[in-house]
Amino acid sequence: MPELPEVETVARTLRPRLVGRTITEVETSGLPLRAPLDETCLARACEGARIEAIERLGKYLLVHLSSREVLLAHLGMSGRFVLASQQALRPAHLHVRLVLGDEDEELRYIDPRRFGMIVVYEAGEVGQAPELAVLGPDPLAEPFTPGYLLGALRGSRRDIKQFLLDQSQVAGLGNIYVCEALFRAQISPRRRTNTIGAKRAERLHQAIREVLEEALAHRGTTFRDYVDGAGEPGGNQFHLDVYGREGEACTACGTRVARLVQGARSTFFCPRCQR
DNA sequence: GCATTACCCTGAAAGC
DNA sequence: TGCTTTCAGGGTAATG
Repeated sequence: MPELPEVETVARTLRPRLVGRTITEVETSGLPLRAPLDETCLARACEGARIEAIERLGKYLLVHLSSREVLLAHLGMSGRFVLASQQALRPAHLHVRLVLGDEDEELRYIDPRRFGMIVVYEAGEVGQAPELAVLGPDPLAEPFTPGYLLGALRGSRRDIKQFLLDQSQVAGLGNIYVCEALFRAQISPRRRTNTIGAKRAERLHQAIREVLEEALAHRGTTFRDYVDGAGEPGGNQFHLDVYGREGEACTACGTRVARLVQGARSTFFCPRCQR
């Protein structure tokens, strides 16, 4: 389940392998992802185009092409980009092949659950793409300050867990890192946002950044599907305090980690440490 | 404005 | 052992 650290790791690992290379051919599975894959549109944007840059915004990857088009990709739950030999056996759930003409390689998009998406935008229009226009600030970027967070919290009355998952408030957090950040900030996932004061907001701000930066240092969290652009799994799953640890001892106080369901997603937390 | 629910999908795990 | 059912989850849309 790729969140900000996983998508950023994919971008960092793909960049040196792809930037400067030319796509010569495109093929799709014909099966729809979250949004239908438009092979004609994809081919027009990609074929003969050089990959100029790879960027991440929230959980989205942007592949900038010399055709002045941009591929906007989301990995959903189980999507991954893999570089492979053109002769390598084609795996199940292979949905897109971008053939790189120079070295017998291709970039593959594989996605068993098909919750991901790849759409094409003109370079000048991608900023206004509906997927990106709604995103809040990136938690690792400058606009995400304690002041911003406090202001946003005061403007809402939702459970803090739900608030942090809302990509229009903060872009890039998912279930794992929200649970981990709330644990680190010692805030209950059910606490209403408007009851969080300046001190706690600052603690939460710091916790979000720490949790994400540590996950990045470990190259992301792999539970099942996630691998980076070099095909390597992450290592952060060995450093989680609460996520997926229901019934195990809290790393801080020894109380059993509890689980509750919010918005049809599991929340893991320490009922003693988090208030 | 916000909560809830359904939907998309597959594979692992649980239940029988 | 083998089959069926349930569950997980990111994002979106419909509904209340």
